[in-house]
Amino acid sequence: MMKDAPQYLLDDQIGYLLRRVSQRHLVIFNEAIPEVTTTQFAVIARLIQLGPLSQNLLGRETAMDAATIKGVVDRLARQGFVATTPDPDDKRRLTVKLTPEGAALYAAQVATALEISDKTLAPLNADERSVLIGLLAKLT
Amino acid sequence: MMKDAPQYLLDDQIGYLLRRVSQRHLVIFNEAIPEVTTTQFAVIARLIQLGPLSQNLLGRETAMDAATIKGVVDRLARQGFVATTPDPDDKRRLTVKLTPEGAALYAAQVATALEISDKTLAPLNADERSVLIGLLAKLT
DNA sequence: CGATTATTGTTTGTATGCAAATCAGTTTGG
DNA sequence: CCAAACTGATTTGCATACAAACAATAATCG
Repeated sequence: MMKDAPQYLLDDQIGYLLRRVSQRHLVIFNEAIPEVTTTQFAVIARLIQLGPLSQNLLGRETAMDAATIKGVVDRLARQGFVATTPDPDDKRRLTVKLTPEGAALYAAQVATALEISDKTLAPLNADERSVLIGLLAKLT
Repeated sequence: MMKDAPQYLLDDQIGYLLRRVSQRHLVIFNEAIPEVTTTQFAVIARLIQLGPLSQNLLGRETAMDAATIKGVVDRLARQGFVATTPDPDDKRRLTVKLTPEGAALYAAQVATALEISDKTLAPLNADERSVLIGLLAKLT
């Protein structure tokens, strides 16, 4: 007996849904905070939270590989939001820290960042939002 | 009276969670189906579902803008999975269709694609999976 | 009909994101 | 101690992803 052809509905696949929801979130973010990107803001938020970090560690703390975090840090440095200094204790390391401008951007935009998350989740009620965040956290 | 500083926990933000879950999904996909990427497979799946489409329409049906779908179609064509032909009825249009090789790839890998979705959702039970898919669908 | 508008496809520029290779510097185990 | 293993940073190459500008064609409407 033949097996039935497996049902593959693109619109129900987790990967496709993740891509589409991410796209919508990026649009909302870019409209609200055009100065930096989502990944750049994530880096700034981590530096606020953890203080200066080596570039590689900063990448691990923001889920970016070494090549990606380098590009993000370079662009943030070019905009003046972070500065890098060589680590005297370990000559391989590059310490990344926020500049006053970077800290000011965070202070000015953190409330907006929360509104962005809120707007992204707008189609859901409070219970649904908690459930979604909890389920996504289990998948990381 | 001052407002409290707003709580911004990067790890609880929908955008950051979406990025991290997407990353994990991409790793699972690339290990299971190295021949094509997630977006390339989405294009193939849509062409199986809908038949030949103009390049722009194909982009809309797979949530890619005109510049992105062009690159994806070019790479799929280079690998021999799709072919493009000018539309005689509308000289602006480029019709994209699957080649036999593209259809064969889909047939050979569609079961694997379902296993990829399954593996991505592995930390969740059946009820949680349905809930997550339903909530994400509301956010697209 | 003909000017305006809209659509399709292309190109360029910028920004992730990962793999792989390389180099410099650090740590570790025999 | 010192060779081997590891870590940090960089570079290159490839693949999305979007914005903006453009050319060619099609559709619409006065």
